[in-house]
This record gives sequence, C-alpha cells and structure tokens, in this order.
Amino acid sequence: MRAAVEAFAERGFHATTTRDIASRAGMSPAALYIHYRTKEELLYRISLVGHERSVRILTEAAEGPGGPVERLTAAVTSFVRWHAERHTTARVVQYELSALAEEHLAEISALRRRTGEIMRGILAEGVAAGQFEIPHIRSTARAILSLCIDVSRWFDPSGPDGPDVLAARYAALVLRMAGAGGGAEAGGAPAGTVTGSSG
Amino acid sequence: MRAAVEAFAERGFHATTTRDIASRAGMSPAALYIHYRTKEELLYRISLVGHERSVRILTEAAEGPGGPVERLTAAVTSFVRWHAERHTTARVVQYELSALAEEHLAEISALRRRTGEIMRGILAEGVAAGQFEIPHIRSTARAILSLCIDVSRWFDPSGPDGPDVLAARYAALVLRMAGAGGGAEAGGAPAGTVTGSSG
DNA sequence: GTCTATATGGAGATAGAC
DNA sequence: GTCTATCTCCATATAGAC
Repeated sequence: MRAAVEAFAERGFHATTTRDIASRAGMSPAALYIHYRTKEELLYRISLVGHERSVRILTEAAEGPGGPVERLTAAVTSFVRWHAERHTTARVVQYELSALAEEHLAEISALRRRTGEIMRGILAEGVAAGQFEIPHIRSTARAILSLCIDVSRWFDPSGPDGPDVLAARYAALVLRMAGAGGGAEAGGAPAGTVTGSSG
Repeated sequence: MRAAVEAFAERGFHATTTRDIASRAGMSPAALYIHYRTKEELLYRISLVGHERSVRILTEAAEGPGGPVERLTAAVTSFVRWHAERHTTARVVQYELSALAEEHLAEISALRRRTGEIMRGILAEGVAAGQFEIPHIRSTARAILSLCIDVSRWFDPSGPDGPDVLAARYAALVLRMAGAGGGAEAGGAPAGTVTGSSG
C-alpha cells in the first residue's frame, strides 16, 4: 500500500503499472493480487483511509476546546499540516477520485460531504457567537477547504517553509477570511494575532 | 484539440485513449497524427495556450487602472472566472503537468513562475501604498493563486453559483487575506465592500 | 504467500491506398 | 488530409508449481 501511494503520487493512478508497485514493494506483480483484487481496490483503500483521516482531523478540531476562533485555527492548522507532511498520500487521496469505481466513489463522496458540513458548522458557530463576520458561509467554507486541500498539489518538502510554518500562516489567512479579530484590531494587527484564550 | 481537452478533463491524460479523442473529433485514430505527432504534444499545446492565457489575464489586471485594491480585485475576478467558465480546460492545464515531457514541462514551469511574480507584484504594490497589510507576501501570493486554481477542480456548472458570483465572492475573500479595507471598517463591513474609487 | 510463466486485451503509433 | 488495416508493445490479471 505504501508502494502504491508513492507510485500513484508520482505518476498518477493510470500511469502507474502494477509492475511498478510490485517492484517498489519488492514483490512480483502476481503477489499484489493476493492482497488486493484489482489495482482500483488498492486506490480505494488508500482513498478511504485518507478520507476517514480527514474527517477525524476536522471533527476533533470542531469539537475541541475553546471557542470558534480556536476551533477554526485548530482545524486549519491540522488539516494543512496533514496535507503538507503527507502530501504524497494526500495528493492521491484528493486528486485521483475519478479513477475510483462508481460504488467506491459514492462511499468516498459521502465522507467528502461530511468535511464540508464540519467546516460550515465551525463557521456558523462563530457567526452565531458574533466572532466571525461571513457574508456567505457555504462559499467561505468551500474556499477554506479548497485552500487546505490544494496544499498537497504544490507543497515541496525541499521548499523554504515546513508544514508547521505553513500551517500557522494559513490559519492566520483563514481567520481573516472569516472576518475574525473583532472590530478593534483590524488592518493594523499582525495576521497571526488571535483573540481569545484557551488551547 | 477541443476533443482532447474534453477527454483529458473527464478521464485524465493517461486514461484517455487516442481512439477516444479521435471519435469525439469525428476522425479516425490515424487522422490525429496528421496534426499532432504524439498524444503528449496535444497535451503540451493545450497546456501552453492555457498558461499563456493565465499570464495574460494576470498581467492585464496588474497593469490595469486603479490602485492595488482594484488591481487585486481585477486579477482574482478574472482569474477565478476563467477557472470556473473554462473549468474543463483549466483542469487539464492545471492538473496534468506531470504527463508533460521534460522539455515541455520546463517551458510551462517558466510561465507558472511568472504568474507567481505577477501576484507578488500586486501585493507588494499594495503594501508599499499602505493599502494592504500582509505579514508574508510570498505565502499569501501562493495561497491566493492556489485558491483560484483549485476552483477548476471542484467547480460544477450545475451548482448554485455561476462564475460571476463566485468570482465576486472570491475577490472579497482575497481582499481580506490581503488585509485591505483600511483600519476603519473592520469586522462590521460586508466583505464585498471595497475602499478606493476608480475603475 | 510467493514465484515464473502467460493469457488476453488494448494501447500508441505507422503503412499505404485514395 | 483522411481512411482502413495493422504493427508492436505492454498493460492487468490469472494459472499452477512450490
């Protein structure tokens, strides 16, 4: 499975051969079929684990300590960090959906809808508490998730910023998108500044 | 070429067969090879045209009328609109880079670097003019472009929001990311509100 | 559970007539 | 510039010994 993740991430699902996966795993091509019935099932397993992880990350943030600001910060921080640290896996999880069989895609799509719901929940909570100012929750939630997901497309581990730095910067950007920061410190305050306590 | 764009967008480059492209174009498979030497060259042409268009869109916005706020708004609006309206093409342009031959990828990469430079220029101009407040220009520019590009991945023409509505919402989000809006109207003002005149 | 060997199908690309 | 017919290669997946 690790070999398949690497190969799919490098070349894409369709450009990857079962021979490539097998040789990375130190096996013969035939040995793969003991563990997975088809190449697509291998992709499905990878995709399922990754999507379950995404839902878990966001759920833990959404139910975590603190108020909406802390929860949104936690959600973006850990979601971005995962997409950066595990950009290889994430790339397969996020960009190879069209290669899934129909019934597998349906199952995965349900998990993806769940991530949208969780993000909208965090934003709505913040608006209700008067801590966010968001003209259109649905679009904003989608934009935030889009921003996080796309990290896996361009992230380069040899680049200047590591996952933690990137995650912090993105969390600050997202707080701005959500109109957080109260009415007092706008414009002048550093984007990293966060109101509220706890952690 | 239009047939190839459609096929690549639907299935991905590697999953698309030359027979599929040919039949969409109402040709025999052999006829393709009169116009393009290989399937990869077809992708390269599509990618090149798309990237040149991206650079042109951003350049026109960056050199357009008004100040930094108007220019950033114009850049995001037209860039997002293109990724939504032409999401089929954009998907191929943005997500099939790994299928390009080495020398073609090098040429395309130069154009992609150019888009980053243009966006950083707009942001730097705004910071210098005191109209943007941006802790880290490079990351912010990359995030803004990432946000726009990723539109082509998820955009659904049958969804509730058309390209124009989406573009306007994204422009408003991006102004927030840039810390625009002066120091006066923070928190309370609708995200669509823009300071500055001209147009 | 792994191997070697292979069945089977379909891919990209070309030949040569028109 | 387009066609039909086809070459050649390599893909996924299986068979059967160990």
